[in-house]
Amino acid sequence: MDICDEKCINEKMVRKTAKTIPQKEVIEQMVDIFKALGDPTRLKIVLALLNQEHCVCDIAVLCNQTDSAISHQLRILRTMKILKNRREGKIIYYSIDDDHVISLINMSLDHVRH
Amino acid sequence: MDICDEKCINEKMVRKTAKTIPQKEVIEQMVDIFKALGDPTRLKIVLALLNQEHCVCDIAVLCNQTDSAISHQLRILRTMKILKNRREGKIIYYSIDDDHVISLINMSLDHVRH
DNA sequence: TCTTCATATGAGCAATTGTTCATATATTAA
DNA sequence: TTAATATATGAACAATTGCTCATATGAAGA
Repeated sequence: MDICDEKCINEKMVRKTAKTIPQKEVIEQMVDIFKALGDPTRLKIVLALLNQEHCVCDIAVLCNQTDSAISHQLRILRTMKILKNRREGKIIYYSIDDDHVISLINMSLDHVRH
Repeated sequence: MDICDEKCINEKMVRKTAKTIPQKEVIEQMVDIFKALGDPTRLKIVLALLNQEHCVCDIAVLCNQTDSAISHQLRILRTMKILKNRREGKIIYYSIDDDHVISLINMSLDHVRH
C-alpha cells in the first residue's frame, strides 16, 4: 500500500487503518456474497428456500419470474455454493447450502425492522 | 400472489412458503443494504471506517481511488444512512451510522473464513 | 423409438452502474 | 477580495447485469 504524502491529511491514522483492512481476496469474496443477495430475484429465491427445498418451477412461481430467468439465477447461486440441488427424476430440488447466508439474511431483516 | 395451477408442481408447499416471504417493501430494503456492500469500493470504505472516522481525502487514499469517485460513493452510503459525516473547517469526516452494517460485515468475514 | 416435461444455457438487448472529467461549492488564509 | 484547498456534483462513457427468446439437454412415459 503506497500512501501519497502530498494528499494525505492524517498519515498516522491512515497507516493505522490500512493495517486493519482485509486483503484484496477477502474483500472480493465478501463483495461476492453481498452482490449475490443484492438482487431482488436472487434474494427472493434464497428467502423462498429458507425453510424448505423447492423445485425450479415452484421457485419461479414464488418469485413471479420465468423458469429461464430463475434457472440463470440458480446457476449463479449454485456456483457460489449458496445453494445445492438434488435430482428426483425430471425435477430438480434446490436448497440452501450455506448457513452463513441464513444468518446474513436474518440480520438484514433485523436491520429493516430497525 | 396468484399461483398458476397448471405449472405449479407442489401447490401446497408453494402456498406455505409464499406466506413466509417478506413483503415487497421489506425485500427491497434488504436488497438495498446488500447492494450497498456489494461493491468493492463501498465495502472498502465501510471497512476503513469500522474503527474510526476518516476524512474524504484519507478514505480515497485507503481505497486507492480518486476523491471524486469516493465522494460519489460516500453520497450513496450517506443517503442510505449507512454513514454520517461531520464538518471540521474544510475537512469532512465520515463515520459509520449503522451498527447492523457492522454486524453484517463481521458475519460475512466469518463466511469468507469458513 | 418418439413425445412430453423440467431444467439449462447461449446470444442479444435494454437498463443499471461506477468511474472519469470538468466544474461548482464552501471554508480558510493571504 | 482573491487564491488555495477539500469536497460535491452533473454529464458522459464503458462495463456489467438481468431478462427474454430460442434452443439444448436429460429423464419418464407411450
